[in-house]
Amino acid sequence: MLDPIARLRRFNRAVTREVGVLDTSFLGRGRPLGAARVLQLVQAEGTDVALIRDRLALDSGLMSRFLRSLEREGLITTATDPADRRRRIARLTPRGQEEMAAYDSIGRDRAARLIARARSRAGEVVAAMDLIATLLNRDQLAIRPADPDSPEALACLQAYFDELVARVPAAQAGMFSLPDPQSDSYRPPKGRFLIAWSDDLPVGCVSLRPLDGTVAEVKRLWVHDSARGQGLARRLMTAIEDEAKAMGVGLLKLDTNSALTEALALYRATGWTATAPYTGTPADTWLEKAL
Amino acid sequence: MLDPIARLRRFNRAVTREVGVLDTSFLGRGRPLGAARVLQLVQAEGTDVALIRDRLALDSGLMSRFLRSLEREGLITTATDPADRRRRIARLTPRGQEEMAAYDSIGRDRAARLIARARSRAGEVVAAMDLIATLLNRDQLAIRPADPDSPEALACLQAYFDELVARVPAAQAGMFSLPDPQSDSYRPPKGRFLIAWSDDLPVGCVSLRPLDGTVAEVKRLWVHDSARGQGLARRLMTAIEDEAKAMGVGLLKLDTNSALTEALALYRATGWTATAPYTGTPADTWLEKAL
DNA sequence: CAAGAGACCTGACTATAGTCAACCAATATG
DNA sequence: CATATTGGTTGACTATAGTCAGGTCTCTTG
Repeated sequence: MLDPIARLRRFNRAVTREVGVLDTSFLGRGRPLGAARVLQLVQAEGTDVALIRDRLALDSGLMSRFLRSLEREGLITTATDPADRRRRIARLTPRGQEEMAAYDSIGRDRAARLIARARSRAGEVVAAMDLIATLLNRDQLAIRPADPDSPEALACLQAYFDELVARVPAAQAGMFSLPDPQSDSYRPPKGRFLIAWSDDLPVGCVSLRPLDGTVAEVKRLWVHDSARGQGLARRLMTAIEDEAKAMGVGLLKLDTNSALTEALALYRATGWTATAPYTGTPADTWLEKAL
Repeated sequence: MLDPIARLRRFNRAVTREVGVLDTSFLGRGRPLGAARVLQLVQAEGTDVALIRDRLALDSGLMSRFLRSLEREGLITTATDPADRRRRIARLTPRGQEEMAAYDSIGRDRAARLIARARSRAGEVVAAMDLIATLLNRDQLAIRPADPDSPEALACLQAYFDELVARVPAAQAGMFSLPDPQSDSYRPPKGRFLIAWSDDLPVGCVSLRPLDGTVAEVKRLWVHDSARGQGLARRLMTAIEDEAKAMGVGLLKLDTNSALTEALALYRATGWTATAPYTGTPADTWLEKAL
């Protein structure tokens, strides 16, 4: 019972039972699990039905039935997507939002109990869950443009800065600041901010801002710890280079620090070459790439 | 989407889907999931039915039905437990063993695929699964006597030695050896070897061997990384002290090293006091406790 | 040794998940 | 512009999980 297979099986058993317990506690709200799972993915602002179906890996007939039953309960409304009138968008009603809040509090209780059990190791447990969930969700990983002021973008940046401080000797905590909400440097049409999503957790980002003329700068390439070692940084760089190309940028630059060895190796491997310094500390390496 | 609750929920989603995929791949063997789950817990040597029911958290009626259906298929046989004739013991038939091997290979495939995805981080992923499974199984944790030569006991000892080498400066890799299979020091009636089980993973051990007269020595207190921080070491010590008491031991001794700070803190907190040195390197601290 | 409790079995039942095929409407494609 | 594809809906169906009560042994306990 010491090989990885047996341990994976043990993990499956534990988690299957846990999911069962979760089911029955959710069932306390008088709604079958399938419908409850769907409900929890419907957002107040409206969520694409296909997206939910995809995430839960549901049959389209079954999905449709869940939606009807939630509609009958008055928790959601569905409407056709104006952009593509085959698609449907589900939206929470006020009653649905109340119901969601109730589920949220059940989930909060369970999470709190689990975290309490983990005691001093709560952080480790959350990291372990992130790692496994990211691994299992790998096929669903999606890179999408985001607003540089969205909470998720700011969280990515904060994580990025924290890592710089931890890894780059020359970097100090006060050295970095979140972007000015007024600034449009990282926003189309001048710039870009891309986030990589694993389900609803942002696990990576990269951004682009204009320098002058057709020269732009790639900044803030970051990958969440749970998603490292799977080529995400490369995918992010490819994505941002494609964006730059589409915007008509002719030359990309970036600055980095030699302590960030994996990043540096990636740049070298993808055609970036040395260029003249154009920024100061904590950068100590400057690269460019013609598109 | 950055708080622990949302992340727990994401984890649940990912894992529920994964379990679903596992289900359907197991269903390929033409047997409903419930029965397959039961079958996988039946061992060739025979397993207590109540134990299986407990691990899977099944209703007794449902469990009974699964057993009947597996019996009809000729995969298992059940017999009453001679020790308590209310209980039943399920045993794999040769055909059942073949079937198990088939499940094993499905599991092996899936595990291999998952590990392959994790690439360089396979070890981390397994550790993460252990941590979560141990946490979820916490209520089922059981301390049971074991044979000191069983593979599980040897694995515990190896892990224990590895940790000593890693943490105690004075300890060298060649310094420790697995117990002589002939020796009866750690076996009743003279000694004891206890293992703490989380499902079928050994997550801790402790042992007792006679010194002279009514003096005995506690040795090899070890807790798996995934089970630390939850008071298991204390439970193991209590268990071994109870065993010693029941055996008529009047005084316990142990040796340890001051680098093992948590262990030392535990001993101090549970009534152990300094005693004269009675062993050599790598020990540097000697304690005793009257029972 | 009687009473109660525990482990298991069986029958009867319900609820839920999931499948499949036929169908409609909108969009993409050669 | 005909045709294929996609997203979704509905009805009919099956399989499975799970619940509950009543029953039979067997063991434990006062």
